Amino acid sequence: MTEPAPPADNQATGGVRVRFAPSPSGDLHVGNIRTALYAWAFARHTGGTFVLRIEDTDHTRVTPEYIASALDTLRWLGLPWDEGPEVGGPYGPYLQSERLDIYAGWLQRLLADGHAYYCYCTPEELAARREAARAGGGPSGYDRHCRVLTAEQVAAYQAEGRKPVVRFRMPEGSTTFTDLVRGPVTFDHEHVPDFVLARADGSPLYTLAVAVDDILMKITHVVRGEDLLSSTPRQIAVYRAMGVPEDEFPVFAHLPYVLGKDGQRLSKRNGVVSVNWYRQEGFLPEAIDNYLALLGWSPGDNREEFTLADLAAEFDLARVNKNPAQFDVKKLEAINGDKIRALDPDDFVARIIPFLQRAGVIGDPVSEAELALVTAAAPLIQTRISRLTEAPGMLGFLFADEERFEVDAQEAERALGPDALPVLQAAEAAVAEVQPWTWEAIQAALTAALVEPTGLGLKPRPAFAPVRAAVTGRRVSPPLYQSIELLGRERTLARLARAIKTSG
RNA sequence: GCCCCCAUCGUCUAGUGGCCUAGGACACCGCCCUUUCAAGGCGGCGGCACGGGUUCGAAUCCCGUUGGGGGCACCA
Repeated sequence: MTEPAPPADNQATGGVRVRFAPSPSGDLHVGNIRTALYAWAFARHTGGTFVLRIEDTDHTRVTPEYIASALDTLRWLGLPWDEGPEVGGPYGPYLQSERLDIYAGWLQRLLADGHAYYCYCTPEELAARREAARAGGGPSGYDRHCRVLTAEQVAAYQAEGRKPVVRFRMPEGSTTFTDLVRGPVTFDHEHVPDFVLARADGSPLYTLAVAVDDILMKITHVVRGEDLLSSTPRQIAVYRAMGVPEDEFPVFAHLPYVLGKDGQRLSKRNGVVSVNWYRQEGFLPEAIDNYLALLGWSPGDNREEFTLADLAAEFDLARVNKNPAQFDVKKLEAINGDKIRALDPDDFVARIIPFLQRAGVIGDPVSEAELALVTAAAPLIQTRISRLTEAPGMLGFLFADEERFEVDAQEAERALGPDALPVLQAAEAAVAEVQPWTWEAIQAALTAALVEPTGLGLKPRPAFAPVRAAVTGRRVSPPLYQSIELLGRERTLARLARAIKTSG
């Protein structure tokens, strides 16, 4: 006989709403991104909504450039948001700096209801008393000095010109909540201080804004870093003070830390934190997504290859590991190599072009001839590189004109000494004659001239090392015969002739 | 100092009381393939932090110890 009410919004229909709420005070780092990835995957998996909110209440640290960079990074990684900056949504605005009037309203209400109060203590006084409390062995949070002030005391502080902050009046008792990755967690309020909600200038702090926004934006799941675990009872206390029914509280999932190489928190010293750095260094977004997905989560079997679509299908917060994980660039690189090899040939070409341009190997825009050569040469290196930044080094010799072409000095010494002279001369003769100009024919001609007993009768290694050095300028190169085919007879002969001159 | 969280190979992990002689991946080592380097194939090295319980039986449950991490801001 129950008449279902028309759904008012997602939450009323039981829809999941997960938010990623970075405070971009720099480039997004790998820890942030993993949080974003898990939040995104959880939203997709549950058919919910992925909300992006920018926590920029501290305008001294969060700049517009960093915000723009964060949005760009998220999109590059393939993690688009359903609601948030630039795309809008029913609960905007999604930049906290544009929601100041909302926080001011709630601040007044909390003050009026007695859930918050003005505190006139100066930072110096606070620090001194905190020291004393800590030395005495007690909790070192705020000592509630201003909880109860007489009108005279207030007048006296104001006469001194003190500007008060607003503190939350933390109730007695304790808070227990069930964390989706950790299970039940309890905090005694004795260890939850009367935290500051707003600065002396009236601007809101995270503690206020995060609670207000998660409620107003009807967030059902808060996925965030472990560093915020102990601030959870504060958020819950604010929900209660706001008069929010318990069943409308979001549930929390605190992700363990991503640590650096030395097991310490990731920092510039023990690893590279910025995702943009990995982007510059030739890592594929799909590799970063795949690697980060595995850093703290697994599907429960031995599979390690994941696309974002796989993740959306299978990701489950309950399977997230509780213990912190060390970031391992080596494994990222291995996955990156796998992803590079898995690319369609055309896609691979498209991905290496910007790196070739940046290195000056090809022009910007790319000429038709360059594009044709890149397209022909790309398959030769697709299994040979694990970062896109390696492409210029591998292919550069094909594009260098004969004046600019140089043989690596070390390699010249190693492979182009006097011993190389007969080899190079034999190779030159073979290349000059070979017909047709295909790599198979080139292989046959060079083998006949250098390796077979009718030729120089060398072992393959000593036979081809000087030729490779002369033609590609390097010790490590794409396959030699194909390289020669792509280079063309004329340029190959020019390089051999040049090597003959210098090795004499 | 007080509070909270965590603990399987070097690293990421599987494991939810018997399927564990602890499985996979990266890294490392060896072999095969081979014109270099990769890729690929095969093999190897290597771990339940420690001590007590509970149980017929513990990597798995409980307690303690040790170790690591976090919080105790007018940062988030």
